Amino acid sequence: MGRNGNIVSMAVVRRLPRYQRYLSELLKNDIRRISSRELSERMGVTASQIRQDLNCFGGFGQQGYGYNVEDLYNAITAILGLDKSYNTIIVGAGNLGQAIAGYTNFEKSGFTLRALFDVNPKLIGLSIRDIEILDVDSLPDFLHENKVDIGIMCIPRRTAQQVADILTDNGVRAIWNFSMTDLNVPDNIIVESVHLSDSLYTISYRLNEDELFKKIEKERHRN
Amino acid sequence: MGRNGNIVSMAVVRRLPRYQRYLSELLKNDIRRISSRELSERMGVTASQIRQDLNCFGGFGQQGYGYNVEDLYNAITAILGLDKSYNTIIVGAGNLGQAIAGYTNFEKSGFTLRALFDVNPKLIGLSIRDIEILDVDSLPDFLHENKVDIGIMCIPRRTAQQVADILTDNGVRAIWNFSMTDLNVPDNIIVESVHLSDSLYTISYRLNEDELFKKIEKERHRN
DNA sequence: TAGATTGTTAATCGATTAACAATC
DNA sequence: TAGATTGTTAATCGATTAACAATC
Repeated sequence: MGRNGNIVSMAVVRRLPRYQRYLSELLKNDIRRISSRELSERMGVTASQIRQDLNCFGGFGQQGYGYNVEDLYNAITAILGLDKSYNTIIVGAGNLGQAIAGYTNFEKSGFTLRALFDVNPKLIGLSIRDIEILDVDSLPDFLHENKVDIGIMCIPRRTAQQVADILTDNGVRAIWNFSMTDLNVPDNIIVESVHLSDSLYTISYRLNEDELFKKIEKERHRN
Repeated sequence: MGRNGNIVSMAVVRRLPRYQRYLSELLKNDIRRISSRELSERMGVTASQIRQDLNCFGGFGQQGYGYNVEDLYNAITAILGLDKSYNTIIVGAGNLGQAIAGYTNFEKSGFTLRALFDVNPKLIGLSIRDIEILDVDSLPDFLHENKVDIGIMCIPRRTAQQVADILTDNGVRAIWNFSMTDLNVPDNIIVESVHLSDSLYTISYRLNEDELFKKIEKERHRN
C-alpha cells in the first residue's frame, strides 16, 4: 500500500485518465487493436511503462497481438470508476463554480450536479442548467437530506476550511478543491486540489529559469 | 539537466509555490524566523526535503538560526519569477475563460491580461474588467502588434491544436492549457496543462479503489 | 562557549526502463 | 510453425530521507 493509503501509486493513477483519452480517440478512429509500442509512440511514453501500469490491474493484452482497443477502453473506464454515478455539489457559485457547473461532459461521465451554494444574495435563487443556487447556510440540511459523494469547492481561501469541515462532517466522501489553500480533513476523506496559482507560477518559473541560473552562477563566482 | 530540459527537476519546482504560500502566511502572522523542522511540521513534509529543495537555488538559511521568513519569501518569489511582469491573453472567453480573467490575484502577481478572444459573436465586443473580448480571427494580428508571454487556452479540444500553432508561430513563449487535450508544440515552448477531467477522474478512481481490488482478488481466486 | 540548525553527503526508497521467457 | 508482443523480473535511474560535520 502506497503512502497515500492507495493500493496503486498516485503516479500510476494520474496516468490512467490519459490512457482513457487516447483509447477513446483510437475508438473514434475505428482502430480496433493496438500494441503497447504503438500506443507508447502516440503518447510519448515508454511501452514498458504502459505495460507496467496496466498490469497493476490485470492482464488486458494478448501476447503476439496487443490490446483490443474497445476492451481496454472499457476496462480503464471501469477502473476509473466511470461506470458508476456520483452526486456532486458545488460550493461557491462565482465564475469558476459556474464554469464547472457548465461542463456537461462531467454529467456524461456520471457526475451529477445536485446543487450549487453561495453566500451572495444576488446569486441565490438563480439556476444553471436548471440546477438551483442555494444559500450556503442551508448546506448542512441539504447534506442530511441528500447523499453527496463529491463536494466541489470554489470559494475563497478564507472560508475554505470551514466549508470543508461541514462537508466532511456530513457524509461527503471526497472534495475537489479549487480554493487556493490546503485543507485539513480526516484520513478517510479524499482531497484532490487544483491550485491554479501554483500551476501558473511554474510557468513564470520556467520562463525565467535560464536567467535565474546565470545570476546564481555569477554570484558564485563573486564568492 | 532534467528530462524536461529543466535545470531543477519539476518535482522540486512544483513544490515552490506551496513554500511561497506558507511563507506568506507566516509573514502575515508576523513570524520572523522559522527552522526547516518547524516549517516541515506545518506543511506535512520532511525538513530534509525543504533543505534539499531550497539548496537547489542557494543557501538561504543560517546555521543555528533557521531562515528569515521575509528574506526567504522574497527569494522564492524571485525564483518563481514573480518579481517580473507578464503579458497574457485568454483564448476562449466562455465560463472558464471569464473565471480566469476575473482572478485579480493573478494581476497582483504580475500577470497582466491584455485581451480575450472568442469565436462567439455574442461575446465579441463585451468586456471583462475593462478588457475587451476580440474576434479570434484577429489573434495573429494582435500577436504581431503586442508582446504576449503567456497564452491561456480555454477552448474546446477540437480547435486547440490549431490555436496552439497560431500562438507559438507568433512569439508566445508559454501556454497555460485548459483544453482537455494534449498539445504538440516546439521544444522551446513551455506548456502547462490543467486537465480538469483527469483530476476529477482520480477522485472517482479513489472512491472505488477498495471495491475494485476486492473484485480483482475474487477473479484471481476463480482462476 | 553550548545549543541549534543549516548545507551537504550518503543511504534508502520508489518509480521507470530494459530485458526476456512465456505464449498467442 | 515463425513472428509478434505480452506479462513480469531484473537493472537503472531519480527522488526522498537520514545523518552529520560545519558553523552561526
